[in-house]
Amino acid sequence: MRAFQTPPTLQLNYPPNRSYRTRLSSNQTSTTLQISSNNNQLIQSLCKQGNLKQALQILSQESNPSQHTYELLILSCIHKNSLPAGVIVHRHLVDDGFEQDPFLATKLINMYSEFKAIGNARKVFDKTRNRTIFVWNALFRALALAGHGEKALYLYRQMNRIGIPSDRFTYTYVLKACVSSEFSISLLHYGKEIHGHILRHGFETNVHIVTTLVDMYARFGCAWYASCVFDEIPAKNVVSWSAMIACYAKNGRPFDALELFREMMVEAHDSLPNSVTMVSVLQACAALAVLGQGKLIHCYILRRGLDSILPVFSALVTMYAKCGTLEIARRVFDGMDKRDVVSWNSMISAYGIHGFGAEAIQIFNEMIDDGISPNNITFVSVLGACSHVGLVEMGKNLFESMVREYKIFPIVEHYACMVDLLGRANRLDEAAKIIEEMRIEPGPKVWGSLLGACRIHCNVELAERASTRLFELEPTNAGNYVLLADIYAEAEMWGEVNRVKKLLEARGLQKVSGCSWIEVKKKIYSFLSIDELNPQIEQLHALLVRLAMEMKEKGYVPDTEVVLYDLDREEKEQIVLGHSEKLAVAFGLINTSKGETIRITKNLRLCKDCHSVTKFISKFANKEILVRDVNRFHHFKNGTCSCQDYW
DNA sequence: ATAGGGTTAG
Repeated sequence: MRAFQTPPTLQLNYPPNRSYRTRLSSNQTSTTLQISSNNNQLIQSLCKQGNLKQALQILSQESNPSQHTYELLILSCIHKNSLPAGVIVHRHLVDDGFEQDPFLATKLINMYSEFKAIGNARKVFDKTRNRTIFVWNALFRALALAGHGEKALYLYRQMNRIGIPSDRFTYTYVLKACVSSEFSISLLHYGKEIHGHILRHGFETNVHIVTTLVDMYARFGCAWYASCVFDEIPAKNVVSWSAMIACYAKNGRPFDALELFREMMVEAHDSLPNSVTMVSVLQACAALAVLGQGKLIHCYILRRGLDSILPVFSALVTMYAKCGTLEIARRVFDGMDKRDVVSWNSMISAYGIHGFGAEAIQIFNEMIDDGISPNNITFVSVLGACSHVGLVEMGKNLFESMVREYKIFPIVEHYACMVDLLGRANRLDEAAKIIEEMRIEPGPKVWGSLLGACRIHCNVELAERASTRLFELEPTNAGNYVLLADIYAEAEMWGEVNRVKKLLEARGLQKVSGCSWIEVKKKIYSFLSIDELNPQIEQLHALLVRLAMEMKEKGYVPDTEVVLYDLDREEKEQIVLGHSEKLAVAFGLINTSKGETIRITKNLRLCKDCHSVTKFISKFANKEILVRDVNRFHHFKNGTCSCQDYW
């Protein structure tokens, strides 16, 4: 009769009510225990086999599941992705008196977090009186994952006030909470405060925590803070390196990303780059459009056998597309034996930026036929593709199909695409109407698209409306002021031009100057508009002046409307001829071999004059010239451009 | 006694 000698601790696992009831119903305690332990084992093994349904059946019969059994049941619900099953298990667990068990509370919070049922997770937390640090951490994690960063931080403060000490996991979760606010308020301030806590409690040597810290600063765009933290990490591992490289790649510093990658290869002997590292490195190559570098990185990826990893594959497609080699991008895409929604999205936007709208839509349809459900990025890509070639009706149909067929509700980005699509096609009234009828707050991207379209079609009135909103929403974005000034300049409203320029100055902002670059023999040469430091500048100027003269004979009239100064024609022509892109083209003419395509990348939108000059040169010099501007590619060949002057 | 964490493509 060993059953009678059950130790008291074990008794705790059998909640008093339930076991009392079972004991009353059967006079033989030993058999009851026997049955319940069998049921425990049965439920446990059913869970392990993945037979949740039957496990739930046994659960609803007379049984006394143990804590461990409940744990397996919860894990099984997560595995089966079944919230209803989870609720059933939760109810049984409460009936069995486990409601105050902090271990199971942690598991339940994790489960509800997995199901995005954050309200339920919160209820579990509120009901649990004995909150171990695990319970707190589970809720921090759940809130951070659900985008309720501010709630997590509020609770974190409460926890501090009560005097419960954080552990190493707490810090990682609350740091994540700082960057997971669904509102657009910045929680950077709290992040810095937590950084302080970490230092004060001596956690600055924990590589997990400080890597999260690097990532937090990265997501706030504070690359400098991130690098300060990164430099102090005593034992950096792959993840720390990757986080810092990703930081540069994502914050407009692709050059630093590549440089840090090089440093990692040289210095970090014990941490080899992994697929995650390589994705960021590929992004950096894509941002710089350095095909030669990109190919070298591709070789390294092949050597390391990282090429079968889906994210790497998709990043390769994007890299080749953004480096101007759509054919290679397509070849990589065709070589994939498995594709997910991101791979398809990569290929769709690859066609889009190269101005192949019909092909982008075809890939979209193939994706649907392949049984992959599109997501909101898919629609950003495919609508963008429509926009680049003026497929207005197609774009409108796709936009309407989003909700109707795919249950994807448009977000700001989609509205921005639509405004762009209609605006470019000179249907500005329709574009404005879209904004009026939006069910969410328009935001800077949407107004920015409208302003951009006003720039193309020189609509002063609408531009003033859009820019008024933009100056409120993002007062420090110099680009908006410049666009408005451009529009006034084109309308020859010089007084207004000066007013906007003064506004820009008064706010201490500066126009982003145009910059173009070209990769020749694995080196990058970059050009600014006024570039006296360039050793070849005189040669380039001479070449451009000669070309301009010849072009004028064939009917070229310089288009000087981008010049924001009220100068005489000749001076304006002089300025336009010095645009960075023309310098890069001239450099390309001198420094590339005969049949080689000139590939140029530019940080801004191509100006009209550069566009027509490049068209001319492509014919005159019998050269293919590929120019990537901020939005898309222009493929100049034999006097025409692939954008068909629609950009 | 026990549980959990950081970097990832468009």
